[in-house]
Amino acid sequence: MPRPAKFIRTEAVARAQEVFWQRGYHATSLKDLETALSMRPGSIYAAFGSKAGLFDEVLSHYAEQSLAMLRQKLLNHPSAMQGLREYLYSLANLGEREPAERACMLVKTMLELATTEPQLSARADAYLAAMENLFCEVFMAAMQQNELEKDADPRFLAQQLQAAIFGLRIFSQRQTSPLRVRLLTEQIANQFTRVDKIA
Amino acid sequence: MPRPAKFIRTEAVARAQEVFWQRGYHATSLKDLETALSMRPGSIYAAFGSKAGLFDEVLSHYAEQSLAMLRQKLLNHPSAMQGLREYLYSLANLGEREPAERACMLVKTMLELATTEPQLSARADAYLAAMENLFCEVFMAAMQQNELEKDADPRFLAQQLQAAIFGLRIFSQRQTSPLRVRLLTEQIANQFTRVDKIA
DNA sequence: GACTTAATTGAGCGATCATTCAAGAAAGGG
DNA sequence: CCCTTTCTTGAATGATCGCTCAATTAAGTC
Repeated sequence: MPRPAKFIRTEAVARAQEVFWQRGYHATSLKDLETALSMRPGSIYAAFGSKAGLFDEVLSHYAEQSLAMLRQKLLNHPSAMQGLREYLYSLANLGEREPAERACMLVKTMLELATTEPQLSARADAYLAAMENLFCEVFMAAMQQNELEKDADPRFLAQQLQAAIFGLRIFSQRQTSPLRVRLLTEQIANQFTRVDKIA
Repeated sequence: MPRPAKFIRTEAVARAQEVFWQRGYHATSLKDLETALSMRPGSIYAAFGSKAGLFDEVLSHYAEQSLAMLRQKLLNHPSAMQGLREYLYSLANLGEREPAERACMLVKTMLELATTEPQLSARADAYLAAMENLFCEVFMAAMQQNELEKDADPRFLAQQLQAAIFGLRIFSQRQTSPLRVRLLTEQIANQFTRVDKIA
């Protein structure tokens, strides 16, 4: 067993994620990545193949992370609706995060690369579909728990919810006060988890 | 009075808008613009100063256009709420547009350039604020027309509505069927203009 | 039909882009 | 301590980036 790699892959991916999330795909140069990863071009290419390859791994890492966070808040809670509410509350202070990291990286990627890198855009889309499915599962669980009317449409609710979160996170990107973001979050939480929805 | 310009400014801006909207700012090269505008680099720089200058003019043109469309649908209608409803219905077939033009160019710009070109991003933000104001005016008009409760919060409603439209347009970017986009639009229209909101 | 004046041209600028690869460095096995 | 194997290095690649400017073209004036 000869010389092992000096860098830690997950750390490199995490640092690359920060740069790509902030600057986007096209505006991130390899020089930016060399600096952020403390790696020379040769090492980056040996490890990840190309800029697109690294981005792809970052995207997958970001999506896994997002899905895990979602799952933790949503499914580990005895009440599905309460879990959803807690997830939404975790978005309430978006207005205080770094501006460039308020919007979902999957959304930013889907938008930025729709024309120029359709494959990467489609991958982001696929991860968003996975998140929609998770929302759908939550609403189905809520129906079984009688927290939602029997005739509710979990798929449609999931899409409504996802669109609402898209909108919230885009709105949080605007230069408004964090309070406005908080109010908007509250309204969305009430809309999707209000108690009087129970049959 | 010597030689007049051969190109028509508004046409050039319209063509540049198409390219920038599709590809984004960073992925659009001057070569792309030369092709789209049928102009040589010298002419482009004489007319617009720089790539950023041209983009800025495109953004302003796009915003004026959006505001005009909004104003026409919203304010020219005797009933404010009915006008809003018609505006929302004009978004119902987003799912059938060119993928890259489903999302609002102001939103795409704000996201893509937040870090790398903060001035252009801030300009997009300012135009979005103008649109929010227009929504706010509509809700105030609706209150005066008794189409909305007296104690409604027009500013908050405007922000909710804008966020909902953000979300809808992002969702329409996903590879779902146009029908799903239509259903989502319908739901938003009902949420913001339902008759039983009348005091 | 010169003359004036501005618009257009396109070769070319230095900088930077993503990427490659031969050479050197480092760690484990013998 | 040498050998093997892999990782790391960084100079160099050709392409493309946004942009400039001297030369050319063309329209209106007299």
